[in-house]
Amino acid sequence: MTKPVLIAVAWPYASAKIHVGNLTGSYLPADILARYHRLRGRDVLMVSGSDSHGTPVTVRADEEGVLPEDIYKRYHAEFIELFQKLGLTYDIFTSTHTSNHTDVAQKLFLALKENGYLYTEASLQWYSTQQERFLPDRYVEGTCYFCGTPGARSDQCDHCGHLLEAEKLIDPKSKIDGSTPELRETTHFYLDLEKLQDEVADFLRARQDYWRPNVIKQSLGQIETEGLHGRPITRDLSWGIPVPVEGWDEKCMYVWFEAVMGYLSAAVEWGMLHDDPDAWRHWWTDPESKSFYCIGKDNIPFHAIIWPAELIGVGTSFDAKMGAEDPQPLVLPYDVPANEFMNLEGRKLSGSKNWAVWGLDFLERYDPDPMRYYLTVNMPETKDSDWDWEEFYQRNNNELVATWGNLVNRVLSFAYKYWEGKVPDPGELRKDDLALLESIKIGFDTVESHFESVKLRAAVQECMRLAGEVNKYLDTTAPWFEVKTDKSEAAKSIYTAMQAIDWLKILFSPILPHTSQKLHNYLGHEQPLFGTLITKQVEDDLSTHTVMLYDPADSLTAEAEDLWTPKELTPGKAFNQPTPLFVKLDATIIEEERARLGS
RNA sequence: GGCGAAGUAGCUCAAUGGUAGAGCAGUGGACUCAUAAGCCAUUGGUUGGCGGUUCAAAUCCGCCCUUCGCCA
Repeated sequence: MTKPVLIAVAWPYASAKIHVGNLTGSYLPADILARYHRLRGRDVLMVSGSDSHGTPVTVRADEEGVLPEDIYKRYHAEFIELFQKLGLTYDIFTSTHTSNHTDVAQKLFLALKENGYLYTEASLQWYSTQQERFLPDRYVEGTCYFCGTPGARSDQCDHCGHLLEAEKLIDPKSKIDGSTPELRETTHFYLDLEKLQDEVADFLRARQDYWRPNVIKQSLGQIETEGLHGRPITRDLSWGIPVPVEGWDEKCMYVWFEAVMGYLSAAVEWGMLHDDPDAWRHWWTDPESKSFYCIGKDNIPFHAIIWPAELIGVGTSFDAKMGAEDPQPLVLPYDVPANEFMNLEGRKLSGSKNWAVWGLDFLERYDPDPMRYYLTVNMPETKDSDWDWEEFYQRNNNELVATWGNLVNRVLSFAYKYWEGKVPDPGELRKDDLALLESIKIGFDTVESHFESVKLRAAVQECMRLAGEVNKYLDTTAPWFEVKTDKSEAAKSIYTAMQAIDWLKILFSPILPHTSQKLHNYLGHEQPLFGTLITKQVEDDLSTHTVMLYDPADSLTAEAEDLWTPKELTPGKAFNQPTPLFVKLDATIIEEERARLGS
């Protein structure tokens, strides 16, 4: 049995399109990690789905006069289209609006309740007498009691940035019909974080040596300086997971409390869809299982404090409710490599102002790998980064095209021309040949350590540096000169370069899977590196939902073999005439793309 | 307001107390297999500011400025 690796990816809110900031923040790094671990022959399960509940979805539904379910399904379908085109290998991308997720979330809720980590408390909330319902904070606007600006939401004033106490808002009005709401008392469940705080702190201390500073300081640091306080986990809403307690059927679980449970429920659903209902335990109860949570920095407290607290509080009770004879506790996060944010042309991304590069729109005009490359080399791992169209253009042309793509093209086309489409037989390799191959072999170890510690930017830079080494090597040996004087010498140079390229293909493949596959085919390998993404309609008691699944099919990574190893290229092996891996861009795209922004 | 992260060459980033480096851009050169790509050489820095600790500070400490996130 190989090692289980769970890649848990942030759940996109099904109420807005996905832009490059979302992609580089969590979805892309997750896929790169997943593909790397697949190459290592590990049992990878990459899970996520659409966060279909919560007020952003209902707000949009109310605006458009449609059902929340319609909103979620529209965006859910778009997400899947984007992920297929960009090649994000989710083993399952599902939704929180399923019977399965409802069941898992309710079991977790009840487990926490039975274990004594939930309590109830009354508070005041805005109530609409017109609509006979409580209004979420985002539904109420009024005048800010700090700066006097009208149009402030009841939880926050966008003008002065203060968070507001709802009951102090001046002249509150419902956003739905303009009526004046009144304050009414309501009772909610709270997660007792004070009771869980010591165990959460122990969990964090065990990981503080390798977690990113922002993540550990914001979680462990907060516990040590301020401590944790109970947080409400239910709301007066009808769109969500019903609270599984008698007399509470009017209320739902708070979306931040429930959505993180999707990492578990999606694994359960994956097992059911693969006729192996116990499969989830491989990733969730095996102490050897390593779980990586790929999220943006806005989500750090939920993943580094609250979700671990939920998992600790649940103990063995969830596994027991799932029918285990010898129930086990659930596996806590191994790493939470949260990314910072990406800006655009020096300004904050803003969907409503169209200050964004949208994923699907980008792929109308460009290939997926240039986007994956630019977002990786510019990934906001330690601080906010910036998408700049000129830099995208430069890096595409100078690095992807000139350094890597051109290397492949110059070597393969030369080899094809002089050795009739067969890998040349080098005989005994020279000192320089062996030295180059040795440096790429070392590259396997270096890039491995970067991937293992989730330093993706360092990984891609090292790959590109190694491609540069091969270019230097070619300039030294000059096979175009050797071939005129002694073809057997040229055969050594070209074989060595082809061997290096075949290895670099593997190193690049988690980041540039489409072009690595293309190169893989050029080099005459039949079996694909990775599997494919398929969709499936699933019907349950709640409704019908689309899931996207990763199908390893007959790919190399389907076999539990470690492919992260320099495998010998067979002399005499047939290969194909290459075409350029990457498209060289014209400088006019810079201004064209900038002109699209902000309208 | 509290907490956290970040601020280093024109741009993107390295450098965890020991001579501030790399890539790109710029400049000069030789080559031609290749998408005029690749290779060699080279210009460029008061490490956001002020103060402190130290034989030695980008790095440790204090205060301040700017940007982003979380929380009240």
